[in-house]
Amino acid sequence: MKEFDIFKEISHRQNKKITKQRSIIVKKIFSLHKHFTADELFKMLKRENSEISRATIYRTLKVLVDMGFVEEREFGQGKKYYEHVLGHESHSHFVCLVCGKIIEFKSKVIEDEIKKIAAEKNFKVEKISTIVYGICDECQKKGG
Amino acid sequence: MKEFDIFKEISHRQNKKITKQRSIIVKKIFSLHKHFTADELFKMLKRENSEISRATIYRTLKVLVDMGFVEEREFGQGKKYYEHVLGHESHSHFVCLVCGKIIEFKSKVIEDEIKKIAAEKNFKVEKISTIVYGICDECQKKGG
DNA sequence: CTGTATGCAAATCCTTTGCATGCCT
DNA sequence: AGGCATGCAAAGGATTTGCATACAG
Repeated sequence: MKEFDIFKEISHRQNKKITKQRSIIVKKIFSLHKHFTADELFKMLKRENSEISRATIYRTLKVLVDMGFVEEREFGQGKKYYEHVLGHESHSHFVCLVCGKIIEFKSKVIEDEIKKIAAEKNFKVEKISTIVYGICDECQKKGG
Repeated sequence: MKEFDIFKEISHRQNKKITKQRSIIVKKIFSLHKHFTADELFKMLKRENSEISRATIYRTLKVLVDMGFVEEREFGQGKKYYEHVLGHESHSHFVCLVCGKIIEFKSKVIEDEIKKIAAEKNFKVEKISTIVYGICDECQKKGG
């Protein structure tokens, strides 16, 4: 598993230990292709009989964000969502206010425009977060 | 005060009451031209000898968001920021990761691009939030 | 009057932390 | 062995809520 090797590599370089819990968490995260919260991850692992304490989940998530494996986002509900980054291009999100669905999209036009404006202000861009709130196709049809 | 009249107007239409506390909060909010949290608002009012309970601050802020007077945003610190909307054009934000400064900018290019993509997916846009995290000019210079 | 709004304190949700113990390297 | 990692439970911050009381319309 290539992704896990990268994780080991970086762990060594930052002398972080590769524990049983971290391995389980990292593998799980790389297998997920949607956003999740710390608590959702906790429950998923519990269901699979890998109960890892919430404290460890939170601490590991933080470590993984620092390592650059995982990105943290907020969609306005007062909790943090995570998603793994390896092999994922940077992208933006539509968030449906009715059903909560999150739809990804990407746009070079937006990225370039932001970089242009940032350059004018001499702001060094680290991360761009574009979230569009609204109502998805399905919910519009359902909702009448 | 024109803004306050609009507030009264809408309050009546939605049969919400115009209490002493709400009046103080609304006037304060319209006088602010930066983002603030519920707790910051609570403390500002307290300093001005208008101590209003946190519960009321939170409840009123929610009412004002529903009324469309105030927008709620999260910048990734697990708390909500508010800003009044009247007379403010929709805009995006640069957030400095070092000093926490928030710089506003606006771009029709971004707005149009998002509307275009949303239309393709038949997503009904309610609100766009573009946040660019990075390091501001000043902090780059200070930071060496 | 009648229904909202307020204040208080308690409760909730999400996340972090102190501390003793466990386990990679 | 030595230090980072874990688990637990308690603490923390932000926000919400139940309930009795106060007040606007």
